[in-house]
Amino acid sequence: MVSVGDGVARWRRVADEIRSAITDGTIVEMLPPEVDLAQRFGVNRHTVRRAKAALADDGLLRAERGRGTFVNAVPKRLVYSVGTRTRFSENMLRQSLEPSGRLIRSEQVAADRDKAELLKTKIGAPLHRLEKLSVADGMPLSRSICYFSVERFPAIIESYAETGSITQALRMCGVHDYRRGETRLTAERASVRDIELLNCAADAIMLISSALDIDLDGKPIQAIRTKFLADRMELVFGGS
Amino acid sequence: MVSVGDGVARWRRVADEIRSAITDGTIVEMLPPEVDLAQRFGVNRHTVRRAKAALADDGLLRAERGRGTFVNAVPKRLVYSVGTRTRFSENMLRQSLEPSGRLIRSEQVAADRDKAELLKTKIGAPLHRLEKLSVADGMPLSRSICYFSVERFPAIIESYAETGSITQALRMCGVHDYRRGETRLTAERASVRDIELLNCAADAIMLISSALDIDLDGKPIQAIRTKFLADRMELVFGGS
DNA sequence: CCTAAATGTCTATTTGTATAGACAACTAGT
DNA sequence: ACTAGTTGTCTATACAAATAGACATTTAGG
Repeated sequence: MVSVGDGVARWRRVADEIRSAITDGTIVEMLPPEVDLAQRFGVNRHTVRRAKAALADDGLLRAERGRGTFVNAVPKRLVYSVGTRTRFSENMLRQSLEPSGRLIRSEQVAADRDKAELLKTKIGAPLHRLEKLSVADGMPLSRSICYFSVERFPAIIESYAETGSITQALRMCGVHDYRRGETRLTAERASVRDIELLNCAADAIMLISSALDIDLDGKPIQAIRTKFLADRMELVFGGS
Repeated sequence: MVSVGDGVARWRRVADEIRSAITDGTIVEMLPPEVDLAQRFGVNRHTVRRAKAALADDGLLRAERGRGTFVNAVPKRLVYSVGTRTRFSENMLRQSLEPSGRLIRSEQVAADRDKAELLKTKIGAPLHRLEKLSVADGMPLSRSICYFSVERFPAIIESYAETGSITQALRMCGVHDYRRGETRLTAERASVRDIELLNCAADAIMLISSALDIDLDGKPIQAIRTKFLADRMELVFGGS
C-alpha cells in the first residue's frame, strides 16, 4: 500500500498551473495577488510563493514589492511541421533559427521483432543505431534514435559524420528523396538521461514521436524515435 | 533563489523510469533485484521499494519474497488514428471498445482573436463552447473543448444532447461530411481539473491536440482542443 | 542441510514540503 | 499623512521523503 503522497510537490503543481495559464493566455500581464492564488489553489500562501519563486527563476515572472507580480515573457513554442516531407533543418530555418545536430553515439545492434517488421529486415539483422541531439539557436530541442539497415546503408554513419545531416547522408547513399510514412505520438516524463542531454527542468515532459521514413517506392529507409521537449515544441500535422 | 528540491520525489522518478522500461520492452518479464536498481538509479534501496510499491499498486508488478519481482501486465496504449476523417467512435469500435461521451458543460462565449481567425467569424461573435469527456469501455480517455459558430450552428447543443455524437449532431445541422484540417500537438502535466474529470494519477501527462475541422468546401466547422491521457493513448498520423 | 539471494520489516536520522501566524517594507490612491 | 493592498521575511510545527543499517523471511540450488 502506497502512503498518501503522490510524489509531486504541491508547489510544483501550482507552478505548472500558473505556467500554462500564462502560455494559453488566461493570465495576460499581471498575476493575481498571492492570497487569491492561495485560495484558488487551496494551498497556503507560502506554497504559492514557492511556486512563483520557481517560475521567477525561469525568468517567467517578475515580482515587485508593493505593486504586484508581472509576466516577464510569454514563452512561445517552436513549431515543427510534420508533413510527408519532414526535415529538421527546413523546419528551423523557416522560423529563422540556426539548426544544428550533434551525434551522441552510434553503434550496431541486432533487429528485434518490431524493428525488423518496420524496416522489412530479418529478425537479428544488423542495424545502425544513431543517437542524435537536435539544437536550434543553441537550445536543445529534441533527442532522436534512428535505425538503418546496415545491409542497405553500409556507410551511412560515415556520411552523417561528414555532413552532419541525415538528408545529405542519405543522398550520398543514393536516396535522393524520401517521405514520412506513419507517425505515432505519445508523451512521457523526461528520463534522467533526457534531462542531462537536453539540459532541461527535472520535471520536463517529452513528446515522443515514433515514425518510419520510406523512399518513393514505399521501401523503408529509417525508423526514428524522437523525444521532443514538449514545453519548447509544438508539432503540426496536415493543413498546410 | 529556489532551494534545492525540484518538486518531484525521487521515488516517483524511479517509478516512471521503471514503467517506461516495461512499456518499451527493456524490462521483459522480471525486474532486477532491488539493490541493483538502487545502484543503477543512484538511490537508496528503500526509495526503489517505494517506487515498486507505487507500480505494484497500479497492478503493474508482482513481488514475491525470496524469488524476485515479476511484470504483471504490459500496459498497451489505445491507438487513435488521426486522418482526414477522424471520428472518435470509429476509432474505438475498430479496437472493439465501447465508446461513449459525456457532456460536462455547454455555454455561449464570445470569440477571441484566435478563435475568430480559426472559425472565420468576427471577434466577439457568439460561439457555442462544448466541454466533453470521452470514455471507452468505462475508462475515461480524453477531455475536449470544442467551439462552433452560433450563427452557423444554432441548434448544435440540442442535437448533441439528443444523439450524444457530434458527427450525428452535425448531420442534423446539414453537415453530412467533414474532414480534419490542421492538428497541432503538444503535451502538459494534467491540471487538477483534468485529474478529477479523468480520474487519473496525480502526475499524469496530457497529450494536447488543437485542431480544426472543415467541411468539404474548406469552410470551418469546429475548433477542438482535446487533452488525451498520454499513458492510455497513442495518436497515429498518416501511413494508413 | 546449508547457503546465497531475494523481498519484507523495523528503527533512526536528516532534509524537504506544507501549514500557520505575525509583521516588515513598499506602492498607489485618497 | 494615512490607508488598503501587495510582496518579503521570520519563527514554529507537523508530516513526507530519502538515507542508513540491521535483521527476519522466503526461495532456489548445491
